[in-house]
Amino acid sequence: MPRGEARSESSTVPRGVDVARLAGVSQKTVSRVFNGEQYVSAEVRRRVHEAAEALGYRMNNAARALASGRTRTIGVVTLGTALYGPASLLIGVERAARDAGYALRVVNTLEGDPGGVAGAVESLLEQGVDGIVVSEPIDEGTGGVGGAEGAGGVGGALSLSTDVPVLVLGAPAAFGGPRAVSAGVGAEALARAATEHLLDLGHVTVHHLAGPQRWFAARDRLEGWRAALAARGRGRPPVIEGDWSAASGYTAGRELASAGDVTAVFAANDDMAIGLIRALADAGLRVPEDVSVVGFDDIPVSAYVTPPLTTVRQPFDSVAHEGLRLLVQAIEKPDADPAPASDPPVELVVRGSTAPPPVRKAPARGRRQTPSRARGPAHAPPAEGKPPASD
Amino acid sequence: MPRGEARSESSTVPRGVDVARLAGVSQKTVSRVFNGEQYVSAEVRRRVHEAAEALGYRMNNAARALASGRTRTIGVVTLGTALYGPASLLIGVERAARDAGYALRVVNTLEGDPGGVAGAVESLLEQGVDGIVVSEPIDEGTGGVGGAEGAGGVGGALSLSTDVPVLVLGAPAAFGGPRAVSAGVGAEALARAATEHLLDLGHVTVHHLAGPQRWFAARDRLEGWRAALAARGRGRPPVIEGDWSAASGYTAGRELASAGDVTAVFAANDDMAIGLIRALADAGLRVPEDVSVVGFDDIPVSAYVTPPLTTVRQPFDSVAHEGLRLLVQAIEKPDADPAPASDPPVELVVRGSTAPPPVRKAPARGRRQTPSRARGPAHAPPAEGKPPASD
DNA sequence: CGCAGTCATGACAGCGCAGTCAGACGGACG
DNA sequence: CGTCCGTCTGACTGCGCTGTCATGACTGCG
Repeated sequence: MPRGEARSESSTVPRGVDVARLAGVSQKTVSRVFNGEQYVSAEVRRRVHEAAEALGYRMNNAARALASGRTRTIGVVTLGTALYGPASLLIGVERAARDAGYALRVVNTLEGDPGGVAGAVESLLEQGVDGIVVSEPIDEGTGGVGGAEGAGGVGGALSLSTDVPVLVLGAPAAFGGPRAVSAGVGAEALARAATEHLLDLGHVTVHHLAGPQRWFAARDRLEGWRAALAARGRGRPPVIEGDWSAASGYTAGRELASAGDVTAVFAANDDMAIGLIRALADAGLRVPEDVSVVGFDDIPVSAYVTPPLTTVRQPFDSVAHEGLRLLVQAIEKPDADPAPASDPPVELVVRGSTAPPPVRKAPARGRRQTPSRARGPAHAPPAEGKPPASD
Repeated sequence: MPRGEARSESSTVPRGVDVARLAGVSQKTVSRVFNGEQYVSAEVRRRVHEAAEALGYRMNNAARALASGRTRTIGVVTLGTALYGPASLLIGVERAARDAGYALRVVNTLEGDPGGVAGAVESLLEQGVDGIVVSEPIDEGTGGVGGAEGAGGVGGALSLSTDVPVLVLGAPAAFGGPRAVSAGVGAEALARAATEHLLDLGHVTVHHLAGPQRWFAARDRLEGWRAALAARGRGRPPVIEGDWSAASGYTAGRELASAGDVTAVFAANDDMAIGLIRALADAGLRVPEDVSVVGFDDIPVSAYVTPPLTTVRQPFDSVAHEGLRLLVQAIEKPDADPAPASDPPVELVVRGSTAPPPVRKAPARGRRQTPSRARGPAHAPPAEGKPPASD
């Protein structure tokens, strides 16, 4: 059927010219009004709005994008998981994007997807986006953590053949290519604070239940833990690697329970911490009397599990907003300096899963440290009586 | 600057005609190849692909959408929360959409947003989408549950002035307008199964900790609970309404603990159940010995909290896929019958938070039921020894 | 009063694709 | 041996908007 025939009926979607005709102006003026350009008289503006309302006019975004070369859309690549962290980041990004006048396209990459992040980016570019957010990417080039070394180079850096700006959330900017910007939750500092909290309580050392080392987020936490131990000259126990799930935390907990000399564990997220605590309990170890556990994320239930979980809170929202600000700046004024995001504050939430180590167990190794720098309440209360405000 | 100037350099994005020239064919043929149309010889197809590869050609989606009138994009309206349910649904929808060859646009509506769902839909229509998914909407017209009546009519039905098909997930199809299709997780049946499980264990009645009644999902669960009690002629205790959060579950738990006669509670989600259990424990009540608790969702940690939570699992993934199948059908063949989705199977996960009621407390009311139909292990072990497979 | 500068509007072209149609070619068929 | 049909390809056009430029109307000022 020839193109013009379809709109013989009156039931067709109205276009700009229809509005223009009704308002008695040119189509271009309608465009001006809807783009909020200056140099349109109040009178004309009113007439156009009225006409548009009467017709139920909505601008055709495809045509707009085609003509202007801008889609006003930001693409997000995220791992397809319901994990609290990534989900929270996505929400923050959506909100920030909308505030900045951008719509969102979302592509999930399941771990082990063909093409992975690069493929997802490619599909976004095809869809047409003005900028790309890569949220909590994993390094697709490497396997697990061997024994100790983990935070290596950027294995699977995207050699993005793209001109659109890229924002990397929770991984080095280099991951997103040479001109990418990044914003991080400061996971390393947070992990460090978590570890120091345990050391401050008097624990000789702290075990680490790491996240999957393909995740940069997991590496950062490992690195923070390692740095905290190194700064105090403490021995570094072998790392156990989980997969973020409570189930893997449980498995790790059985292993740790049988090791015998464990008094403090820093888990790379709350889910694993919860599984870990359960395994310890099943093995007859009490938390925090026998073993202290710190989690990571402060998921909503962590204040209510038994015992209430000491954890660190990630500033997802501010990271998303800050990151998007950078991205939008890169889109709209590519020349200006990125002005890197300031590190968000570290927020350690001390609850009932951490306490000083059991007394009978004296430090075995040579260098006996005086836990002099111990700060905060050395004897953390084992449980919070009141729930925190439900923010 | 006049339009043509910008592409004086060689660094411009290649267009279809560039590929065509290089391959020695017409632009139209390039279009044919990239759309997988028939009637293109293998030889030409190969040449086009080679040329495209050489130039790094990517189709311009805006132009494609403009010319064809289809965007191959589905819009999703979702409440901006990191709640497990909505997040899982979103992931399922993305996956299903991608499999069907559609990209996704996402808009969050925070509760209390100006315009709410209707505004979000409007913005999606402006962005240009071929279909819309409204995921777990809330009824913006009503307040909380008064005393008992909750599952009323569809208050805030979208009077969508749209021709694009709408899929409503977790609410009546009517919510999305006259021609909307819907798919549900079968929450009512699940809630019923949860309640029946408790009755089967011998509890005289079951209290309900409801979700916010503006959520259709919460209403369905309330309705299922109510139906289960009604079917057995049991008394219906007053409903407590929470807000999905563990904190609200904690508050409700304190209230319930002071009531004195509570032996079984069905909570509308796992988070609230966890807060509830903690409050009961703080009040000196043991779960499940004194009070049994059933949750809803089967969030990943629920198998690992203390005690492990008996709960019902929602088939998010199959619902998302099934729903999207309907939506895509409505987009691509609007005439065909919707063939409503079959109700997914009910999956009750019995763990350690439920047990028969304490013996000293004989049923007070007249009709004493024999707990004959009690199925499964009447004395569920308080803990699972093994973690479930980490699926 | 004439001219520059500002404001307000319209004419026109073109963004990069897909739809339509016309045509070229080759084999099957009567 | 002409006709018909199925296969393959290209020319042309238009999707609905925005960028550019031209054009008036009006202002202020020398």
